[in-house]
Order: sequence, then C-alpha cells, then structure tokens
Amino acid sequence: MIEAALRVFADRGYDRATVREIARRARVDPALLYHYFAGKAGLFVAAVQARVQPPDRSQVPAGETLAQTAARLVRTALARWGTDARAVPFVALLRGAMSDPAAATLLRGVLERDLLPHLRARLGPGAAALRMGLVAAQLLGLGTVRYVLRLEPVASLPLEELALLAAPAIARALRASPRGAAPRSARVLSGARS
Amino acid sequence: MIEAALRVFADRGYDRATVREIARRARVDPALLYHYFAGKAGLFVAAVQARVQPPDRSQVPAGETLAQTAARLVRTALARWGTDARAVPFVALLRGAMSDPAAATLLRGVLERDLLPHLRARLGPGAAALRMGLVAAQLLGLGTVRYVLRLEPVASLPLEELALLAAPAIARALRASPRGAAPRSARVLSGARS
DNA sequence: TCAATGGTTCAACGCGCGTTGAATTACGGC
DNA sequence: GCCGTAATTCAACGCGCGTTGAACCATTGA
Repeated sequence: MIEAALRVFADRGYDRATVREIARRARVDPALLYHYFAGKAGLFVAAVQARVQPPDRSQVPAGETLAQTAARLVRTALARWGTDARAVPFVALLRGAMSDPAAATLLRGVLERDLLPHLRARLGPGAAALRMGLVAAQLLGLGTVRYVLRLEPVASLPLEELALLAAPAIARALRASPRGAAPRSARVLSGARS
Repeated sequence: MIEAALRVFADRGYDRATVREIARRARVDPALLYHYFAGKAGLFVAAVQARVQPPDRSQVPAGETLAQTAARLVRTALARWGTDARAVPFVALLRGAMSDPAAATLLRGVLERDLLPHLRARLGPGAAALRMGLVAAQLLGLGTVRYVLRLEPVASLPLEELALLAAPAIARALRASPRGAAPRSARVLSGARS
C-alpha cells in the first residue's frame, strides 16, 4: 500500500497521483486508504516518512578529509533516495515538495535532520546552515536532472560514476570561501565582458 | 495576460494553477484564454517562451578563464530567471517541468539551447553534454532551494552574494576531471569507513 | 452459536476543473 | 449609418477527483 503510494507519487507527482490509482495498484478499495490514513496528504506523509527517514543512525566520523565528507554525503544521499535507478522515495518527496507547500516543509525538515548534522561537525552552526543550502541545491539538482528531467547522459549514467563526477563540486561547496576569494570573484562577476 | 499566467504558474505550480484564477488576475473571462491560446498547456508554453527564451544573442567570449565562465553562467542564469526575488518565469518553468512531461521537454530544450553552447566552446561536444547536466543540476538546484523550498538562509540572501557563493562549485563542475582523479576518488568513496 | 470487533468494499455525493459554442459587444472601412 | 470582423463574455457541459457513511465480511472469544 505504501509501496504503491510511493510509486505513484514518484511517477506522477503529488497532484497527478490519484487516490484511485494508488488503490488500484495496491489492489484495494480507495476507501480503505481513508481508513488507515488521513486522506491523500496523510498517505503521502506516511509513505515518505516510512522510507525517507533515516534507517541508519551512523555517527559523523571525526577527522575525515573534505573529499571524504563530500563523497560520503553523495553516497548516503544516493543510497537513501533509492537503490535502483527509479529512486522512488526520493523522487516522490522531491516532486511533492514542488507541488505542495506542506511537502516542502517536510523536505526542509528531512534535510535539516539528515544533512545538517554532517556539516555541523565541520563548520560552525551558522556557516553550516548556509553550506547546507548549497549542498542541498546540488543534491536536489542532481536528482531533478537525473530522475525527473531525465537529461542525458546524466540520466543513464551508472550511479557510482555519477557520484564520482559530482563529488568534487559538492566538496567545493562544502569549503567555506577564504576571505580573499570573494572580492576576486566579485570583480570577475561584474567585469567579465568580452 | 501572459504576466498573470506566469505569476500564477510560478506561485501554484502547473497543476494547481487554474485557468480561472489566471483569468481573474488578468481581469478577463476564462474563455478568452481559449481563444488566444490552445488551452492551459498552450498558455503555459506561450507564457514561458515569451519570457524564458533568450532575449540576448551574445556570443560566447573566447579565451576566458574557467572562473569567468562559471561566473558568467550564474549571472546570466540568475538574470534570465527574473530580476527580482520572485524569479517568476524561471520558477514557472521549473515547477511546470516537475509536473508535466511536456514542460520537462521544454526545459530540456531551453537548457540545450541556452546553456550548451557556452560549454561547447570550452569542451568537446561529448564532454559538453555531460558537463551541462552537472551544471544544470546546480543551477536548477539553486533555484529550487531558493525559490521553491525557500530554505534559509539561501532564500533571503542578496542575489549577488549567492552568485558569489555558488560560482566556485559550478566552476568545479565545469572542469573535466583529470584522468588520475577518478580512481583516487573511487577509493575514497568506497573506502571511507570510520 | 452468537455477538462483537476490525478489516474491507459499495455506491454515491458534491465540487471545481478544463473546455466549448453560442451570444454579445466593440470597432473599422465604405 | 451599416455591415463584416474581431474581441470578449455568458452559460453550461461533462468528467474525474477527493471524500464519506453505510453495508458487508471474516475472525475471534465466551
């Protein structure tokens, strides 16, 4: 039932996923879903929380290198989104968050609970929130391009290979810019005219 | 009329945007939209193409540095998405692409037409397609985090500041990994256990 | 054997949506 | 002033959705 819900939510997006189709796929009457869950929204929350919430309680390793942190983030993110190419639970949550404000709040909560602690260990609490935004942008963007937009060749790349390709940029987003870097970039940004 | 459509599509997403609400905001009868455009989908395409399609035909500057390329991409992307914090046309297209497969195709086309040429000048055609996916992931991810999820502090950051923060990671995604980098990262990726 | 309880289905309601074709108004050439 | 044409509105259709309350069925404990 939750299986079917996740599948349909991922395939169609929150709004286009109909309770009737979920019920059909689960070989159940639609009314049964209303007996167990509080409507469509409740079913979505239950389905997502059952699968996206952390199945691991691993501690943040101390003293790892920056590249190690980045690689670990990509790996756990990809693993949690789903082991196969469909990435069902992750896509369901992402697409839901794009449609429904409540689902967006849910996704924000997931990010803060699952991603933020890994950065707090490395950066101060203030910087961690900012860096989390940048890292989350990359992870969500990767999922969007690969699983929703299905933009080639990223969509068909083996997962390991994509992780290797994406890790360096994520590592770069993790590193707080040194004081001197911003002004130089600023000059480039506003002055690059050809 | 197109103004109103973009606004509603951006605020509500494609599926929740109703023709009636767009008409109400444009102070027009819903049926009028069907006279000028071919239904809701046609209205979406017309609205997006009117505003997201390139208003500039600037050539790709030759011989610019990597950082310059990255900064230029961020700047033109942010500028094209919309000058103010709402980023109306971009959000409309992004959210539409998450809901409607046809809109996803439209977004893929926009990326290929607007982003790909900038990378072809720097990398070979094959590598350009792959790198475009990684860069697109970052740009779309930034838009998602800032304008849809409204994750703080990224959502409230001045646009220039965000561009400066994001540019280095995008530059890193632009650079094709040297041959030796992949195996080392692979070892880190699979071996980082603490 | 029977009542009770929890799981499951049936049938339907009401709403709001996208959409349409006819009716109405505004407007420009003669 | 009149007519043809375009712009705009009116009124309504049909559909599929989320949702609901009552009915049905199976299991179980006394």
